[in-house]
Amino acid sequence: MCTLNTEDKILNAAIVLFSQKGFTAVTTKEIAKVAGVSEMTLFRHFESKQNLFEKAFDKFVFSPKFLALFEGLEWDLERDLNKICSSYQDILCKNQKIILMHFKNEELNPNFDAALFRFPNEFKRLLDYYFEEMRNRGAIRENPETLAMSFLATNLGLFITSLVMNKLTFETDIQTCISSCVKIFAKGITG
Amino acid sequence: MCTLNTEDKILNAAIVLFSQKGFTAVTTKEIAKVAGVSEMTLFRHFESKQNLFEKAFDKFVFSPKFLALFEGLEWDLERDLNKICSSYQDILCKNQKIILMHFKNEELNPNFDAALFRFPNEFKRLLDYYFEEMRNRGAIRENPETLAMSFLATNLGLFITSLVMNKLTFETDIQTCISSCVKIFAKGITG
DNA sequence: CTATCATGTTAGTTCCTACTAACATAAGTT
DNA sequence: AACTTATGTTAGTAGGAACTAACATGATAG
Repeated sequence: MCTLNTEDKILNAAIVLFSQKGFTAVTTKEIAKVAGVSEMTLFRHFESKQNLFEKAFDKFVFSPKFLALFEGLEWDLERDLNKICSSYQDILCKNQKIILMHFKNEELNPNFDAALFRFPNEFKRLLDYYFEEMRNRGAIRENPETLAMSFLATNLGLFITSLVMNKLTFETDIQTCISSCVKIFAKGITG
Repeated sequence: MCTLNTEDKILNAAIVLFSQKGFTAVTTKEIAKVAGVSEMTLFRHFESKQNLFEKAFDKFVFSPKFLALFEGLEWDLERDLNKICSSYQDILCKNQKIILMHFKNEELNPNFDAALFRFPNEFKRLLDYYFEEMRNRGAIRENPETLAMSFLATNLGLFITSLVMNKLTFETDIQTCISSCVKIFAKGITG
């Protein structure tokens, strides 16, 4: 049933555990156990815990094509923002583990910061462009950069909310929340 | 210059380090050094690292009076939401360290979950009430609970944004972003 | 002055963790 | 059959971290 090769099994186990507990709190023995291999095999393949961490990071770090998010737009605020937001949520969600892993190991690997913060930065710049264009078209009047940042913040909020959803006693599901937020946002900036 | 008593010095150092690195990654020696005391003194006062962690949590956990946020409302959407949002941001900001500390030690202390998740839950319930009342007054039409959740998500997003602000290459400051978000939200749900 | 108290210092114990060496095994290849 | 390759097992080392015991010191209170 499990046809993964050894390295993948280890990398998968590593990313799961690192994202749950952070680098220091996870032991190589634990990773090996979850991966279903012996600890020795882990070291044979990855030499050190640090190296395993980096390999796991490299393997799972996302390289989304942000530009693709901004193709096929209809220049209808709510529709466009809905599409953009859903795609961004999807990217964040797919990379949940690596984001959490990074967050729990902050000062451990400052060199990874750049890799991860490239994305909100890039996303923001494309949003800038979108809102700028929308203002040129007369759909909105506010400062495009402020709008871009507000929309980014909203997106991060939705992501965090979906992460902690199970800890909260809410009835509304996240999808409803996402469309609600986008709808409100689109309506709120129109005119 | 530093008139803090020993226990406070240690607790302060502990919360800072735990929030930066998480429980496991911090050593008692490190805490003692930052506190400016000997490691022995730390153990004399707190007996164990675990106990120190719990004492730090207890000392710094916030007990905001959420009801106070909802007093003196003017039943003007933008004004009220601005006030509510600012206060909530303030609470989150003041308790940044303990939130981060908790986040980085997730499965280490599930018993603390309840303590921390009480707040978004409570905040959400009061928002429910506010939007319900606003609907009764005819100011809004949407489902109050969905609105409450959307507004909570927006608030969390603003908080996260302010946390990672220094890692992002944005020009807009967080205050502008907050008022922009609230303004958009208020306008977006009116009618 | 003396007793007390909080703190520092030093040395040490115990345990855990990253990591290694050496040998065993089992499957596949030639 | 002999060899290779990937893995497991067992035992072990080295270092670090939590935590302790015993003694030293310096300030304060009576």
